[in-house]
Amino acid sequence: MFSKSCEYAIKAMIFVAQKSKDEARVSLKEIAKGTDAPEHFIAKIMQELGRKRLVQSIKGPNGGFYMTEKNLQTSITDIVKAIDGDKLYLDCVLGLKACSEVNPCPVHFEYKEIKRNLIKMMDTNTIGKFNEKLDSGSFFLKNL
Amino acid sequence: MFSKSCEYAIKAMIFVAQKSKDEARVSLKEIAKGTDAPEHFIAKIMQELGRKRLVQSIKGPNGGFYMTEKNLQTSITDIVKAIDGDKLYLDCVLGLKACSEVNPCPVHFEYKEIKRNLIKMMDTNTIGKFNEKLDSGSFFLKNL
DNA sequence: AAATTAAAAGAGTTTTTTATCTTTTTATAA
DNA sequence: TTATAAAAAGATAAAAAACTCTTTTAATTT
Ligand code: SF4
Ligand code: SF4
Repeated sequence: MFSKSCEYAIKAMIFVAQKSKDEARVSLKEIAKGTDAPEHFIAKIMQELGRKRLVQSIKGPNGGFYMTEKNLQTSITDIVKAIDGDKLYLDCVLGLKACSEVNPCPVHFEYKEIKRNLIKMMDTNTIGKFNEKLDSGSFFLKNL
Repeated sequence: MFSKSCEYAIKAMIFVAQKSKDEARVSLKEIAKGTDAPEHFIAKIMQELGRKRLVQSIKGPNGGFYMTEKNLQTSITDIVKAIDGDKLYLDCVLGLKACSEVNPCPVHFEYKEIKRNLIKMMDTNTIGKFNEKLDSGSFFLKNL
């Protein structure tokens, strides 16, 4: 569904949110370790997320990544669109061209409902909410 | 969600089912044209589907691909598993390790329901049903 | 039986994705 | 104000996916 880069991005965003309370910085090394991603690969991804202002970064000694209140409002959708683009939102599984509401393929209405739910989930689940649920202790992220 | 190969496979299966009533054969060229896929690429895919007996093939003059009654009972799931394997069914979107019902991540229950619906759709929609709906005229496959 | 047709099989090539390595820039601290 | 720490940027490299070309095998038709 998502590219590997995108999976890492989601994990990294959650990881930074978890580790960086009160603007404490999280280093690339920690992120790489915490998300089980290759260090230089996750570096590229963090750069992209940083460029798109989904996360804050500071160079130099004691530098690293952290999140603002606004960053915590980032949804899964925001991350996916930043890394994989919006093809997941625009395209259909079947990859058919020229189909529409008036000319639907046999699975259109079933599929549409599933997709609607999926997108709703990705739109409404923000990093911040994710974080709160984790903090509450009823949810977990083993081997994040 | 699916690989390109898998999308072609689904389209090709539907195309063959539509074109080959009463064991009439459909040639690779026709399939390539009908599915908008590169001829030699779809050839490989048809070979694989043939090897796994999801479609029948006959060589030589007047040869080509066709479907038996049993082939028409092939579900989307069968095609996906034949081409992409079952990672879509086993893995989670988030790609987290070591998560479970007792240690669920914050989106687990929401996601589980969506996945259940998606798999149900793929399990229950067979090429034959797809075909019937198309024949009935209330559904379409423009630019299949 | 020979010629022909069409898929199967095998062997590339190209493109995209994933991953790694090196150099540069920026901020901090001594 | 120099040394250092850490991210940004740039350049490769490896692996996987998508696509192409060539040869072989198996039917069919003449
Ligand atoms: S009709 Fe709907 S479900 Fe079918 S291919 Fe088009 S967008 Fe997808
Ligand atoms: S807990 Fe459930 S939803 Fe979350 S990563 Fe694991 S399988 Fe996926």
